[in-house]
Amino acid sequence: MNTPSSPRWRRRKSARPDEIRDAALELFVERGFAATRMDDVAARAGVSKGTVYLYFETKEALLRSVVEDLVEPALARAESRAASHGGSSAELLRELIRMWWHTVSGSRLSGLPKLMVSEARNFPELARYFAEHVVRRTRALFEGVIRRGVERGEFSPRLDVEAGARLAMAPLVYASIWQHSLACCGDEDFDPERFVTAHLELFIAGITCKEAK
Amino acid sequence: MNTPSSPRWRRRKSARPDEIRDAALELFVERGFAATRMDDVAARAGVSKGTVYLYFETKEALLRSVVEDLVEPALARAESRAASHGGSSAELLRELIRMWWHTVSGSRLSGLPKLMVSEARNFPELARYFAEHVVRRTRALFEGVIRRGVERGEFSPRLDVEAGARLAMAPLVYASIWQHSLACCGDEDFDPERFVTAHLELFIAGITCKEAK
Amino acid sequence: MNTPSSPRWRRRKSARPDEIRDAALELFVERGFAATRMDDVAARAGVSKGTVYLYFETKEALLRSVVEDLVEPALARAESRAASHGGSSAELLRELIRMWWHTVSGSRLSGLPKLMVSEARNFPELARYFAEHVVRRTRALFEGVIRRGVERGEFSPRLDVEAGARLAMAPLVYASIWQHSLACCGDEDFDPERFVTAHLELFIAGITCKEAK
Amino acid sequence: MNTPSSPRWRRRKSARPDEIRDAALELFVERGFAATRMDDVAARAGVSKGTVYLYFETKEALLRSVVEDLVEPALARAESRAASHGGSSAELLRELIRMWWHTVSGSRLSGLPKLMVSEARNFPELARYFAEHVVRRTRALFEGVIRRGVERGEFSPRLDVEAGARLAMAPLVYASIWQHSLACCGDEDFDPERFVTAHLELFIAGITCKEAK
DNA sequence: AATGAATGAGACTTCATTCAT
DNA sequence: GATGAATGAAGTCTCATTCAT
Repeated sequence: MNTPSSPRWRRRKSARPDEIRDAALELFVERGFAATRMDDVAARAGVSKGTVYLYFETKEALLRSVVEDLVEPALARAESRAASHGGSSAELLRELIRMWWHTVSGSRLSGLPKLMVSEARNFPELARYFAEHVVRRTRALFEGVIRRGVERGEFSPRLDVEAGARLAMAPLVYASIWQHSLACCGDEDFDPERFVTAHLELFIAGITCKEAK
Repeated sequence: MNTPSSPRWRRRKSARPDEIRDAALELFVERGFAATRMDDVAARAGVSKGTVYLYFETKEALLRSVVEDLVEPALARAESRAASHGGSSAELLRELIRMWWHTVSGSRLSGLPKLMVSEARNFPELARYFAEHVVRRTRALFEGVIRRGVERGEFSPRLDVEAGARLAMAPLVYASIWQHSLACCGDEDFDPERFVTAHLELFIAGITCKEAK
Repeated sequence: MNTPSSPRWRRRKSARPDEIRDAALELFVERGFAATRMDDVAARAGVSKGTVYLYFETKEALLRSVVEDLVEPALARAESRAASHGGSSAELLRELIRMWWHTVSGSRLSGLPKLMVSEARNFPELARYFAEHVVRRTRALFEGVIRRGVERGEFSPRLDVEAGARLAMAPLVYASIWQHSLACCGDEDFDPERFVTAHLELFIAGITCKEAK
Repeated sequence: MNTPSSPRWRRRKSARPDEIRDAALELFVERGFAATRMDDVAARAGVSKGTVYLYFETKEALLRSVVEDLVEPALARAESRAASHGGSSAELLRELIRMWWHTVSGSRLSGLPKLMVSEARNFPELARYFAEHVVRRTRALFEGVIRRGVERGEFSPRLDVEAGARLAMAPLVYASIWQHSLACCGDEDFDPERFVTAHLELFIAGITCKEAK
């Protein structure tokens, strides 16, 4: 009876939690946690109010699941791809920035930075998780490349590696956040592609430039 | 203003709205608009719940007042100070970045970017106001300096002026936001002074560097 | 009944309702009707939630069935046993009290008094059923013995027969109720055997005592 | 302004919690805790839903307050009155039983035994409180009188003091419970006065009777 | 001007009941 | 017969807002 050949039913069943997570992510990013009603999450996921509670014990548990379960696989993929690159340090850095941007910008994850920034103080445990599992790990990737560049003499020897890694990412994070907030209401001129490209060039110019000061 | 003929209670009376605004700003930044209760605002301002409604019609009106009434005077001051500077374009830019940071970082305003990013989608009118009165005007200051530098041949002629202005500000905005979110919970290593200083040097190196690419 | 021609699954099938009733009785007695969830009944009966509804139309119907279907056979048995006793009225009364206690105390029925007391006001129809089919019939047994004792001069002639019957039973009912409530939480010293025995002796002493007042 | 001479307002304000407690007690006794809705409590107390939560943090806290705050003063009064009696032990016991009955039967407290019996298993902490502060203390009063009677030779020397005290109270407790349950629905013949009087006579006859067995 | 008790709409959550498999 | 995912009415509790004092 319950053969794997009855796919519609089976797939729907196991897909439910994902559909709910996706709906919740969209709404949490758009409105914030407190301003999102569980009814809206249910409606956007196409289920009834009660169904959400079949899969997630509380609204807060739903938030945790949204953050933790979406982030891990994406990050693991990114790290493995990052490890497989060769070339000059500048080239590598360029790749890393482009990869970050293309991985995050169009995907469901693009709203996570805004969400975490908005809710960090209200959910410190979750913020800690995010800081350690996402922020730190991502920064480690950038620090690795920058340190290599400094050690090989490709980048300025006076470069502060940690601050440099943060600075490489800051405009990317800023762009993600901006796209989900003011770029929707008021700053529609913001062109993230152009912004990220300019950052890429300017940042690499800055860290490779030998003449400066 | 503070003539001896205005007794203490009269001064207190007119100070009430400001005290409430300050309390509201702190809480809105920390918890977000929806998660902040009017009771908490009143308690932090040291007044009773009803008093808040003497000065602000609704919770949303309080938010609007927080944003609009705090921003205008600070920005006007900044613009006049910016206009009075001389020196090379790099020097001017350095000044501008430092000024932004020192004006914003320690003041009550430092939380505004986080607040606006979090609430923009829920209050599009307010976001539009903020984008036009704060973001655009501030960026105009940076664009002015950068355009001058390009025109005078001090900065790379291939520099995208608008993107450049955004990039000059992005790490500053990022630092403000970070300080009120993840730097409190999980990313305590973040050192904004060091970060902003590194940005200053790297950014100016990038835009003045003639050899790049 | 248990002919070899009734295969195991057939017996199980007809046993289901009883298993559910037993589970429901336990939980209704322990937690009360409103605080008991159908899920818990199903879980304790070892069936799925839906199965309960195969046999009982609603939660209230399950309650009715628990009370009505458990009580009738037990009571019929008791009446027939009571009728077959001989001896002095005191002896008979002693027997009746002991029988009541031993029939009720260890059995599934021991919780019924607590259940009915708790739910009588919420289910007046059921309470009426219980009062007429259980309380009144049981009391009639006691009244019969006591009236016989008074008529034969074995008991005090001034004895109020109806009140006497109620008083013979009151400590028994009290003990049943207590065992399922406060004797579980707070009054663990309560020793029902000792209590019932003391009642037996004292009550018979009271009604047979000629010297009193 | 807030002189004690504006009594209506002041009295109402401080009377609110008591009015709510009384309403809650009535409903909890009648329907049980789980089947009582906070809206109903509010309606019966003549206030709005939210007002109940001004004075009681949760529904459970309201239950605790109902039990703990109503019981203590009544019990203290009873103990002091009990201490001031003289006369023979039988007379004293008679007084105690009558006092218990008249204190409890007509008052707001008369439903407490039913409430506690019904909810003990769901609120073990509360049950423990009730068992220790009410049941044990009340029984101690009875044990004192009975022990005195045995020691003075007024009561049968073979009397089990603890069981005797419980037996003195059991019909009283039973009558309280019955009045709030089956005496309302099905056993309307129950006449508590007659029942308690019969108990009084029979119990004293039993314990003073020298001839028995 | 200031208070804080009171309100009630609305949010989160539970659970009796249904029904496709 | 049996299951358990799904539903949505209904309950608990919160909080923006009002208003008598």
